[in-house]
Amino acid sequence: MRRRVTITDVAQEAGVSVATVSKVINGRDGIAAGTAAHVQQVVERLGYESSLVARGMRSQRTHAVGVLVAEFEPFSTEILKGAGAALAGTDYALLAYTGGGAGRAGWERRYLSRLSGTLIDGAVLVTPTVVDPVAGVPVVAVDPHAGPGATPTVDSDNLEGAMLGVRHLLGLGHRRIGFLGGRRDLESSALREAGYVQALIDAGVTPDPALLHVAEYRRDAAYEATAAMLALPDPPTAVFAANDVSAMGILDAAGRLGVRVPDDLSVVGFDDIPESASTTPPLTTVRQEIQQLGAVAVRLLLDLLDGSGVGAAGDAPGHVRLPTSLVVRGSTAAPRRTA
Amino acid sequence: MRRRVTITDVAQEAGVSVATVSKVINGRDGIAAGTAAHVQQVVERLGYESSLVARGMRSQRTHAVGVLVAEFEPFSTEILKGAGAALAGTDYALLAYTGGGAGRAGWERRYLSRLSGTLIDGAVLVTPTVVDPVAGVPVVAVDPHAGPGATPTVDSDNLEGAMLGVRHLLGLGHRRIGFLGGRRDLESSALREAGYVQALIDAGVTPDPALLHVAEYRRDAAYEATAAMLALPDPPTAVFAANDVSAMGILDAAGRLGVRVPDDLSVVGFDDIPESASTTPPLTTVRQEIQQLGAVAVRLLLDLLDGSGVGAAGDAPGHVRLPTSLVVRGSTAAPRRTA
DNA sequence: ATGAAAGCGCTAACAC
DNA sequence: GTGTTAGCGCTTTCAT
Repeated sequence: MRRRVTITDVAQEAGVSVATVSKVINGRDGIAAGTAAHVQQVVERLGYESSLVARGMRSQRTHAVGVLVAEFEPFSTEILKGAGAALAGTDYALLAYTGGGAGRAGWERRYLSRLSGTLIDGAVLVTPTVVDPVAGVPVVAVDPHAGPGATPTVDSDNLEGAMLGVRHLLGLGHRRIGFLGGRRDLESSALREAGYVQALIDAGVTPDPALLHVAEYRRDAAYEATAAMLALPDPPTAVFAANDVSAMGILDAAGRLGVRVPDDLSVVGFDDIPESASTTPPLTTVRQEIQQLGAVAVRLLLDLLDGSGVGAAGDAPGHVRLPTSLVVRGSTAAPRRTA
Repeated sequence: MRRRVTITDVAQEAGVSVATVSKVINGRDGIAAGTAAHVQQVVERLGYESSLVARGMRSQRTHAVGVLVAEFEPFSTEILKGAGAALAGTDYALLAYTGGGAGRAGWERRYLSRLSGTLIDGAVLVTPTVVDPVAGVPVVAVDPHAGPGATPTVDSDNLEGAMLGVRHLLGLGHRRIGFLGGRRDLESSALREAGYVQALIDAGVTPDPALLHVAEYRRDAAYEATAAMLALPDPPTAVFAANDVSAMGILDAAGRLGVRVPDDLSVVGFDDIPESASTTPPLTTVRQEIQQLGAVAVRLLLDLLDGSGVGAAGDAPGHVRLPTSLVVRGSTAAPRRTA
């Protein structure tokens, strides 16, 4: 395993100074055509490519943007696909990063501090818990923390989406509808809960606090919460989950408890991650355009980086909200007559 | 947008030298308890986190591993999920990287040169076209280029998998079965083709060169190839695609041409990416444990990095092959009597 | 116990 | 047209 070849190796091999090699690589002028050609040739032969790190350290631009995530799960990887697509054709590289302790709050600030300035020119933060502007580089947040912020933001119409999902259940005839909330710190979760409550009230149904649980967007937590709800004297005939992953937890619990979906229990999720089509039964869900979310976030970021950031499509701090839609699959049906 | 806070800022604020701050951060001893506490406090207050880049430049270890991909598509993002899961619990960070010109061959060497040594301690290369050992850091390849190599490798049993898929079609009664090959440079593609041919021969069917196309694992290329095959005087009643993405291209073409799947044409894919369950009709496919591929690759890499690399589970250059399985969904059926 | 200084690979001023 | 020098943020001897 040979050592990485450095600019010094190239310089020595070519019999010129390091500076000259640097100039050739970066296409600076003031180099004799012959020298340039020769150096170029040595570069090829040695397979040299300049270190992103050393380069970023010296110049201020690295020409790389980061997507910072707490974890690589279905939502963040969809974002990645969209971000990648939006970056294709530009000469920016894409760096997705997740460090160890994403459990602790404030991961996004620590990650940003580790990478910004020297590695990436800007970042997309996926479901950050904190969005403070002390970034050092331009930042765009996807599905961010609740509360105001100077940071440009991209999200879906969570309120309307939730209402779509719950109205679907109401339309099927359900009246006892449970809700599995997401991460308390995220605005999306709060809005989905608000949409759930609103849709019920609009339909003349009084929300029952006993049917409202928090599952943190996690499958195992959803499993537990579902078990608790189903043990109620008057259990729900349907549950609306704040995301697909927790909806899968509901399916797990129902399967274990011998509760048939959708016969005994209807389930609606949120997100429409690719995995949702292959659950048993396939999940009815509220679709977010997740890849679009990622693509838009990258475009906003690119605006911030290159185009002055002014006068582009929209002058405001940049806040884009994408529409949602209902995808009906096999996990919902009319409730059985309780007789 | 404030500047990133550096170690110098902390040192100044705390009234000590940079060296002292560095020692405190890295838990080196030889620091008065009081000083350490004070510095620690300033670190917290300023939200300082040392730059991955500067740190990696000086010390040789960065405690980050890279997953280098040509593009963020369904296969590579599944690898990422598996890699992330395998890394959870360790104190390694995960860096997924894709630069611009992945079109040109040799992207993996260039990416490696950009990142190795200073940013990542080791790398997982996803479907690399070239695997030469001139890396500078330990490398593990997933689904690599054909040919021998000193590099440890992880892949699926592509030969057996292909035979599984084709035998399924044969069992349904198909005899004219087309094949859409993948990237010529990948071993997986060659083996899937070999499995296709072998299964046909085993069943006494002579492979027809007119039914053998290359689609590069790409959806648009698959579309074209399918159109060509279906225009044949004696078109196939079934097509086996070397991956799911090209199988989707077949579905596209069939839809456009008014050919019904599976009534007029059966389709089998390879991979079982999450997206395959939600095509119309849902795709019958040969499942690879893609996340496992990623997880195993990371474990191999970690062995190389930490545990001497000797005596671990298997001393050989490290070559792991995972089993495949058939997932039957809606895109396959018995051929209609041509009568 | 603490600080000064060198150096990781590279680029940008500035000299020659 | 090319080389010398300084310095990006950090860790690590080596003095003090």
